[in-house]
Amino acid sequence: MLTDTLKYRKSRQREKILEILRNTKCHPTADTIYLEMKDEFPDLSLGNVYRNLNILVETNMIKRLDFGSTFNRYDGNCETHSHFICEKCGEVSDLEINENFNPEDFIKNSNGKKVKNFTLEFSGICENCR
Amino acid sequence: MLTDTLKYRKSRQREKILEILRNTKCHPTADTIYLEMKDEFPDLSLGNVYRNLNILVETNMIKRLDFGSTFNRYDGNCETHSHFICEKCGEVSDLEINENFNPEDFIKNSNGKKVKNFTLEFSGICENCR
DNA sequence: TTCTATGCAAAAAGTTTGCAGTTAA
DNA sequence: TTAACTGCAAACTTTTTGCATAGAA
Repeated sequence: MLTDTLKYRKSRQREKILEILRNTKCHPTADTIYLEMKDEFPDLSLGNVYRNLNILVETNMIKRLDFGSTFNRYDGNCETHSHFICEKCGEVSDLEINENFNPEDFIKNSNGKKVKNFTLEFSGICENCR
Repeated sequence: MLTDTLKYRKSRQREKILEILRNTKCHPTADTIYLEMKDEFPDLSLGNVYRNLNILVETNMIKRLDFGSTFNRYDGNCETHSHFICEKCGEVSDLEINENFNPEDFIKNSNGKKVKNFTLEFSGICENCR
């Protein structure tokens, strides 16, 4: 857990952020997380949410996603999975893909690049917007 | 070409942006494009580069890419291909994938979502940083 | 002539950072 | 006791926008 890392101490705020991200399937923005925490932490600052999100990304507890140009979203599920973004409402959801799927098999020529990770993202119209 | 669209008139600046994006394999940021155009258009403003990039994205002449959290990059190649981002130097390059590759085949359950597009991105260490 | 394109500058939106006080270990 | 964590506010970066003028059709 967080306490495994030497550099960082425990913080109630950071644990709450992780809990929120672990317990939701949608992929909230920093601001959404901030608003969700305000009840429990009335003095919380948005800057601190960003600071902790960066620490969680750095320690591989969460992933930063990049959808569209507007703002970042965060994901508490670090296992390989894909995302689907609705072109109408902008909602981001998970999409399960087969475990045996390895996109590296489809690379024509890696030209000496060492591939370590991949992300696969889909877009279209979600079930609510059809 | 651009003149096909009804709404927009021809603009030397916009054509230059398109030319730059068509003639490079790296995926420049708005600011990089702006700097590259400064010689030919000394009065050019960065705001106008952004305006034209948005028009080009809207008319499907180029694609907006989203790597990392810092800023957007643009791509003049609208055919299906993948990108590779180096975790060390941050450079973004193209990666060819097989034509018959269709990631939709690997979706477990689309839950009523209508998938229209996908993007596949790889990361790792590039040939120069190994 | 009409309406889009432009440069400029200001504003907006998202994110980071410096500081002084607080808190975990 | 030490160094990380915090709120606050200011700063920073990227992108958008309002306005008056220039330019394409």
